[in-house]
Amino acid sequence: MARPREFDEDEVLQAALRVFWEKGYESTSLSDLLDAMGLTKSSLYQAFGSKEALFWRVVERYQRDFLGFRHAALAEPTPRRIAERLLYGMTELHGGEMNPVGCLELNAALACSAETEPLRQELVRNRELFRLQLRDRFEEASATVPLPPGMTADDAASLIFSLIQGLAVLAKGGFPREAARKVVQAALLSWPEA
Amino acid sequence: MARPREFDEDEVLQAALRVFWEKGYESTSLSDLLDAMGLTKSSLYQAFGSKEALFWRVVERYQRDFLGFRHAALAEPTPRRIAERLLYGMTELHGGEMNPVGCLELNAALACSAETEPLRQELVRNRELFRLQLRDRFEEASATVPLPPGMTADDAASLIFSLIQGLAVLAKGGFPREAARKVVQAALLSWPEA
DNA sequence: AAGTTTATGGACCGACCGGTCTATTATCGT
DNA sequence: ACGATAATAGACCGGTCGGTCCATAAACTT
Repeated sequence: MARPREFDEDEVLQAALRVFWEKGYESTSLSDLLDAMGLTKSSLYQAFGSKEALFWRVVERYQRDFLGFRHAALAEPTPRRIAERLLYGMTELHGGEMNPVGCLELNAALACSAETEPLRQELVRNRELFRLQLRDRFEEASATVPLPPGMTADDAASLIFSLIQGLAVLAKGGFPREAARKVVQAALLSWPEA
Repeated sequence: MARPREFDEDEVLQAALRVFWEKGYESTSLSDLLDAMGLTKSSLYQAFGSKEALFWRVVERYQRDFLGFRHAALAEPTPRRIAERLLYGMTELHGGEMNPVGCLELNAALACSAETEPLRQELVRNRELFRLQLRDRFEEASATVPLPPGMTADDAASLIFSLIQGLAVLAKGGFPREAARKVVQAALLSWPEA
């Protein structure tokens, strides 16, 4: 052991998270990060290795700190309540006064340059994984209260998923939270209540 | 009049459109455009003024050539048919074998760097304008066949709108067209038929 | 054919990109 | 007190960005 860090890893990661959330991956430059984190280039590279490695650390945190509610949502007993909790959770996430607008993963996943392709694909893969989880839960939960008539679990999962992404896009465009809530409510009108 | 253009403006615009569609605004570099359009920098700047000016010309074309179906959709007589035609039109647009995936305007509107803010806001404004048109048409058309019970025209417009954006995001991630069609079908299950 | 006007090729610009490298500084164990 | 070790500051790298400029080339008018 020798000279200790002059910064708190948690703090600087949180700062980096905000920047990536606001600006996406590509549009966030090293100096953006350096300013926000209060580090020099050397320290950043010493501690995190590269911009991309830092980004994945940030994604990890994002999922833990901001997407955690998804697990709670999946644990709900009926399809409607699962969907409700997911969608309302998203509206809270997007419009939060303390948070940047939109969704960090979406922001990054839609940036489309050649060199970030692998990164994009990884994020898409994550998303698809969650969609499959959702489908399976709908399948199970539809034993208690059915899905809207005519809708398979797969359809339902894709639909909810599509709405989640759509709401993130609208949020990024300044769509007010209250309006987003009404969208959720409208979307679930035909979903049987417990 | 003097020396005439050596290129066809329509052709090069179409080439530029494809590039912007694939890569978004920011991620498209001058040399990407130059390669695709077969022009030199001088010709491009002489003819179009700047990258941003060129982009707006491209957006214009995009709306004319690829978003034209929206007007036909709005002319449908019932809410359900309006929504159907809009949503199915989008799935065709996104998955078209000849077209890049996703939506040109969405790709550009989600890029989030400081210097392209004004551009983003303009695209968001366009989107909101269309949402309002849709709302008004739902209002009118609900006199013939009602909206799903409990849904206002504004709710319905926002919901459809949200789905449109969501489908574009999924398409960009490689979501298959057939699956997208099923999402549309599921979304409209509770919408009264003519 | 001369002169005017426009389009083209390509060198050039400063700014910024992500990333590396070296020299220095600070703190540990001994 | 004195290495050993790790973190810092900051110069430096080649490459790319969007954009400008000037000299040349080509087609119009007269």
